[in-house]
Amino acid sequence: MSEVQPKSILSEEAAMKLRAASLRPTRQRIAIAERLLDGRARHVSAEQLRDELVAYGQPMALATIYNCLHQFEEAGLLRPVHHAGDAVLYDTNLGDHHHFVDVETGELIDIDPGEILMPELPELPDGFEAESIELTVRLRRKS
Amino acid sequence: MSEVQPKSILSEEAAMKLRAASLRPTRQRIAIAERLLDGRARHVSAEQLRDELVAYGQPMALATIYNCLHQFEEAGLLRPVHHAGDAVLYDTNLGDHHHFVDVETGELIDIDPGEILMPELPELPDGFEAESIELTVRLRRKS
DNA sequence: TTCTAGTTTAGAATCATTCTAATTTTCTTG
DNA sequence: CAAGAAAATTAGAATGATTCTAAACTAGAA
Ligand SMILES: [Mn+2]
Ligand SMILES: [Mn+2]
Ligand SMILES: [Zn+2]
Ligand SMILES: [Zn+2]
Repeated sequence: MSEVQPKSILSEEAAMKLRAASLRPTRQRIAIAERLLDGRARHVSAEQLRDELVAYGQPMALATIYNCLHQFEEAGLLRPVHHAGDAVLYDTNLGDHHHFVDVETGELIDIDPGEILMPELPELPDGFEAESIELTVRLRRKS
Repeated sequence: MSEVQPKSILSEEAAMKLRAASLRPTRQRIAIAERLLDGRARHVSAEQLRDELVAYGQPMALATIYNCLHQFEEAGLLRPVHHAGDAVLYDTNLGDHHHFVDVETGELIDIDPGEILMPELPELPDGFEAESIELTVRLRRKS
């Protein structure tokens, strides 16, 4: 009943990325890394990720998913976006970019930074430094 | 024991704004309008507003506060900002402007649109129209 | 004054997220 | 390889913001 899966190339790659980030390559973290660190640009919520993991045959506790997302965030492997609706989305696109938000669905679409000429930083309040600038364009489906 | 407060000038003004927005000038809505529609630029959460109302001697059910904030929003009297931390903030500044966000506290500071040269809208995805553009500069207190 | 639609309300429900405390796993050391 | 310690996972409870429900109240019309 308890069979050990042969480690695929994919999971070896995922494990390497985890080790590089000083994260132990556990079964759960590998499964998440395989989905989210494969180089494709996506925006996923914890719930969406859980559904995917279930579909992929790697169900795990929601608490674990939250733990991993936070660890990946801290390691700079994912970027949280707190914009649309209720749930935080994790962005696998680490490059400088911006977002369209579909106000109906909360879905995000990347805006390539090349498509836009970002403004200079305004004068910052005293004692602060800028951590990030983000442009958000809220979209509504045409009548 | 049941005394009717004399209607102040302030509450008459608030009542007029409410009527103009087709909202019945109830005691609760007037109290909120007096705090939030006095022309000062602020960002308030439902909880903060409740505390203020308590301090002002006009406590009311939290559900009523949420109801009113939504009605004011729909009437275009307030603008919600979903950015910092968990709670939605309601912005009394209806003019075109942007925000600094203190990532520690979640506090918002207005960026005057004059201080910044906003970029052109990027090419929108097909079938959508832009509802708003917003620039957010996340700030962290210097070491 | 009466009536009715619109409002307010307390409290329950919901939903995303975090916490807790117990169990399991990883990985080092012998 | 065997132990043991530290780290990770887990189920389920807790939290906090917000929404819902259904009953009690009130504003404004007649
Ligand atoms: Mn948020
Ligand atoms: Mn939000
Ligand atoms: Zn993105
Ligand atoms: Zn503002």
